[in-house]
Amino acid sequence: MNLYHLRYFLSVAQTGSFSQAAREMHVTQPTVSSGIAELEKTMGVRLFNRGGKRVALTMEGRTLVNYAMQIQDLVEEVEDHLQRRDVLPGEGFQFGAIDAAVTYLLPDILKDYRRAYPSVSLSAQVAPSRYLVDDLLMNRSEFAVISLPYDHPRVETVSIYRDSMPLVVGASHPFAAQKNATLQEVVQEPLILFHTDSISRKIVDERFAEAGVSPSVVMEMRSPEAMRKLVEVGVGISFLPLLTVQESLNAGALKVVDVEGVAFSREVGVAWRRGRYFSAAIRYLIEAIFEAYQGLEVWEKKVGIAK
Amino acid sequence: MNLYHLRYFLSVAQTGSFSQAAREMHVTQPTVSSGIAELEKTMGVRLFNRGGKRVALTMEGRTLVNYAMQIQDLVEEVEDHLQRRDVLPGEGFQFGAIDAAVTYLLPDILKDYRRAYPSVSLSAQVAPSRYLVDDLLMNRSEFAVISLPYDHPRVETVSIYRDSMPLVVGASHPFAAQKNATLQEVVQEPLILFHTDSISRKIVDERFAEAGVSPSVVMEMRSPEAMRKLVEVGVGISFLPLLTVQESLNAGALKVVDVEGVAFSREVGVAWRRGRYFSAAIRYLIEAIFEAYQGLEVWEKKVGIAK
DNA sequence: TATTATGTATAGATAAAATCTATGGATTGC
DNA sequence: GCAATCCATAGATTTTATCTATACATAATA
Repeated sequence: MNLYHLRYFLSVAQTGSFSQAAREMHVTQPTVSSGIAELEKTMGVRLFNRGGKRVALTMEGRTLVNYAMQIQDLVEEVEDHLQRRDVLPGEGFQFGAIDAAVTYLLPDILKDYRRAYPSVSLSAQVAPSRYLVDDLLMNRSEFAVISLPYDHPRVETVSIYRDSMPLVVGASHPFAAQKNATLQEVVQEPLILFHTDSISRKIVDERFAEAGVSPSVVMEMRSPEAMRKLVEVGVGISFLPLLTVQESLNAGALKVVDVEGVAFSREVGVAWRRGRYFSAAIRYLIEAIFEAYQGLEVWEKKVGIAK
Repeated sequence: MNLYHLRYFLSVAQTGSFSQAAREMHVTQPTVSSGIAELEKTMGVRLFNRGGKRVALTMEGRTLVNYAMQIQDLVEEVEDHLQRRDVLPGEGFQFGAIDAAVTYLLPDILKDYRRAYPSVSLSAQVAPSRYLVDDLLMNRSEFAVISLPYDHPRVETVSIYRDSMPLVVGASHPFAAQKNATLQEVVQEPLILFHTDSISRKIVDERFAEAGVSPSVVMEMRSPEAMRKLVEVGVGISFLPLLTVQESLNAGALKVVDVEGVAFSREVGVAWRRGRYFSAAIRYLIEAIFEAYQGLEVWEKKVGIAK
């Protein structure tokens, strides 16, 4: 059963004539004849009674008209939808993001996005970068906002935000008064650091190794929010992204302490599986992120403006 | 857009693999590849993200899955319906019948038919044979129960019933007492005859012409029921089919009068356009008619048992 | 009743497409 | 790294769709 033949069939049913249908469909009359014949053969029934100036539908023909029209409608509808890049209500996609991104970088963007694509359901997977990249590689999420740098042959990244990662201490900690400290002093203190999985931890570890010192790590975790809380109550001190601690600094619950010769920072960026295709609804969100922060030009160069 | 390609597409969507889909569809993997590629080209969107062990649907792909499944369902449903010769609720057909047939020959058959095909809506066109044959030739009705003989190169007929057409008079008519009359006597009387269109009239006219007499026709009409009434009240006398007058005879409102040398009769039969195809639901009704009266063998010989 | 116009069916040639085989490049998992 | 698996592509082949030409049937016309 061929969709063209179905179209011929409907035209014959409507006009009552093979010849006229052929003219309407811009094909020759034998084409229509054989199309109908093929339908009749595969269905095993006669669709028209020939003879006379006009052909007439059989009962089976009338049944087929009923279905053929529905099928045609569906085909037209889906072509229309896809070509206009409409999204079906209920359709959606999944993306990944690290905690700081969903909490501090993305909320406004997501709010705007709901206005642009109200029918798209978004599903954000929040996890450390490493896991988010796994999802990317397995095609389980479309893109991810992760910590950079992240080096993988099949993942491309573009930075959107550079975030300093200062030493923060609770308001009642001795360091809080003195405004700055040396690296030697820091490694004496109980440190709360990101889990060794994490990119931010890697940045810190490398610097310590360079300086030939080894910190006394009292706790390792993956949640910056939890770390912030622990530092506030004085369990330890930590290097935390400014994004995470800004509110606590404003409120006076935490203090930033300069450390000589140390200026940690980590970058946040968008990552995606190399060579992947982005649906319009997804691309819109990604580009909104780049526009709100930075990286649009790099992105466009990497992905190509067209398509 | 090809229905096979849609099937490949759904299989890939389900299995997450071009190769596996190919195995399920019993084609080679490049066939699936090019099928998907063709869909993507005509739709202008990517349907899958490749790379990795499994391919993943894009948003557009998910939209298409939605539609493709509906289309597949419709196709399967209509194939199923047509192959099983089911009739859609509301479907129906039209047939023609002369007055006497719908009134006296068909009621029981139609009642049974409704049991066999409750969802088929029947439309009976009641008119004189001549008009019914026009409908047959124009493919406006599927078959007709008409008066015979009817000679036309494109119409086939099979007799189902032979009906005598005696002279009937009102109970108070002089002939009523004498039980028989001569043709000479008859032509003196005011005659009510069928319209010259009619086959029954033709039968009568031919006999009169043979005998070299010309009747005094006071009224010509197409409705045998009306004629019966007129004869009952004494407006004239008439040759009417026994079917039409049987009840009046039983009630004593009419009397049959034998006419020497005259034994009119007309046959009732089923007529159809030569070479036409009969849907199962229609064929069932026609054969019920033949079974109830006669003609099944002749019909089967003319139409062919198979198909 | 012949004639003309119109309609569908069919045969053979041609064009288009779908599919296959063979193979290359890429990725995953061991 | 190596082997296995996967998708893409090229070229050959087969199948399908379509076209041209024509035969045959029917309906309208003269």
